[in-house]
Amino acid sequence: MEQYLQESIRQALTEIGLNEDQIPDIQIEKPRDPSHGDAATNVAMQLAKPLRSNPRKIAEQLVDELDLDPARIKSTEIAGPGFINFRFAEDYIYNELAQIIEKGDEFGKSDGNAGIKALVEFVSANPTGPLTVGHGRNAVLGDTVARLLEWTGADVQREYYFNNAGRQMRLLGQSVQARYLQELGKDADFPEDGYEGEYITDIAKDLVQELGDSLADESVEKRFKEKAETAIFEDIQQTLKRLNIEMDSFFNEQTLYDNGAIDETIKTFREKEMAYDEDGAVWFKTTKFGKDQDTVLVKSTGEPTYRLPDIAYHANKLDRGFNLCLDVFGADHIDTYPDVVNGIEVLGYNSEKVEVLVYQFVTLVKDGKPYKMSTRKANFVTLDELMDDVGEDVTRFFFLMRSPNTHLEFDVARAKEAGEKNPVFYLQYAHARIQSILRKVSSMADFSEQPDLSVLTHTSEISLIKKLLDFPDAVALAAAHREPHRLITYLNELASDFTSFYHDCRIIGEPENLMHARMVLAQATARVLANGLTILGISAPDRM
RNA sequence: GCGCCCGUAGCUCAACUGGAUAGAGCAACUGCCUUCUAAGCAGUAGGUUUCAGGUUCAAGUCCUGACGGGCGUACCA
Repeated sequence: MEQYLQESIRQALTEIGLNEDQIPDIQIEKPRDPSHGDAATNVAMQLAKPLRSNPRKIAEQLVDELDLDPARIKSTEIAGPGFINFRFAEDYIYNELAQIIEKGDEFGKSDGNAGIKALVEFVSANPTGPLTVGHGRNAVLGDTVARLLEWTGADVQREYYFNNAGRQMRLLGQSVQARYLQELGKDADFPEDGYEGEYITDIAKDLVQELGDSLADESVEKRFKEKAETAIFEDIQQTLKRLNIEMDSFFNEQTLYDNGAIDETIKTFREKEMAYDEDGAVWFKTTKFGKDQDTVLVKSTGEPTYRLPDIAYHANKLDRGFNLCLDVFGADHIDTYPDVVNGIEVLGYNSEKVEVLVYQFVTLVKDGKPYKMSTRKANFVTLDELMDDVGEDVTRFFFLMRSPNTHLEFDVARAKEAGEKNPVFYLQYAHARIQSILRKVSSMADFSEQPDLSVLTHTSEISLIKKLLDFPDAVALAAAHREPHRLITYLNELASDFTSFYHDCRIIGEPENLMHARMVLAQATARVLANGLTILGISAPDRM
């Protein structure tokens, strides 16, 4: 429809005598106020200045020349400062409604991102502890954006990047070792800055159970580290599964050392004179890109900082043929992004394919006060604990309902008591209600014939149908912005429109033709709710 | 100090690429269950969109500055 209007307007403008260069990008928008019609354009106002004319006058000329199919557009009017408002023809609306049933679980899909081969990298937490509420936003956001991309035609791979080497992991191994020795009743110093969580003790206990004291003389923490990594990764995978997230691949940073990518990167940097040695370290000339300081790539100890593998990793992604590499980052990692972009440019890649989705921090509120979480200090709330309390659906919904760009305030107490009042239930309830009606109505008559939808004339019915037809646009918009909360806003409006219909119009007990038409409308609504919830990774129950 | 993000109703937040009268939920108040699920509906009240300028047909949205908050600014990840 949007495309149809754009083309028609373009043609009309040509008739008026404008040439290609003078015609602006024709914007079609849905007016906020329904009395302004179903679609509107501001093109006349945009043209007012270059044509040195009154926008309303331009609009009049344009409308005169406009040749629209009455089967699609019922009326065209000029309003306000020069908006042109269009109203859809009823036949068009009924036809589109029938299409929803026909398309079923495909309805809402579009192809705006067709041809895009996307790698969405998210979670990417190192295996030092269970996933916490802080990781939850990353995980759910990444997975849902991946789903949105899929619904708009992209080919998507979900990847988890991790590093099982380095200081953090060494510390983890030492922590387990200390707990292990303590379990055996031996004297062992717990490392300074070690991981204090109870899960460390659990892992140590497992080791005692399995191997007794055979590791007591083990001088290196390697065994302990490996055991911890395996156990923690199992736990993380389990949590992700519960969250309805399935990774396609796990990428170990170590790969980049083993295949020579790290050395290759440094070599190229040196050749391009973007890296130099000083104080025993290797530096990246980030000042060339406007940063205050150059950045260390390899420490004087010979150990690379995380930026070097980050750059090599992104080059690796692009080598694998992805034309969209979407990274989901918390706000604290935002500074690494420019280095990665600049780094891969140095390596000769097109950095436009790399995109970062930054989300603001989750502020955990406990007892009315902000609560600082730290994996190391073990004062965190795990995702599993959260899901135990409020359920998987609520957990996903909670992380998605706000714009990634704003701080998410997470009041633990409130989330726990969220129960019945939680907004996710509003959507699920609407779906369950419809299913209940459909169960009852299905046996009441023979609905095998095509219904006459034109009996749906009540304002509640018309608004609901129009809202249903917006679904593909809502999905596409959320995908384009990488903002799932836009879809939630839409689904809330849809559920609200359905409930109005539910209260204004009965289905059971009406004459058969009307009952049939309304049944189809209810079916279509359930379909769209279910499809929307599927994108969010949330269940659409038939009963509540 | 410098960089990024944010500031909208009592609270938590929406508002498309700058569009027409800034919207929801929670909390408050008033009604509504002998009819398809009241986890619901209808209504009332609540706003100088932090402040001051600027850009233009049009600014919550863009620009400049101030104030307030978050994050970063490591040879930590």
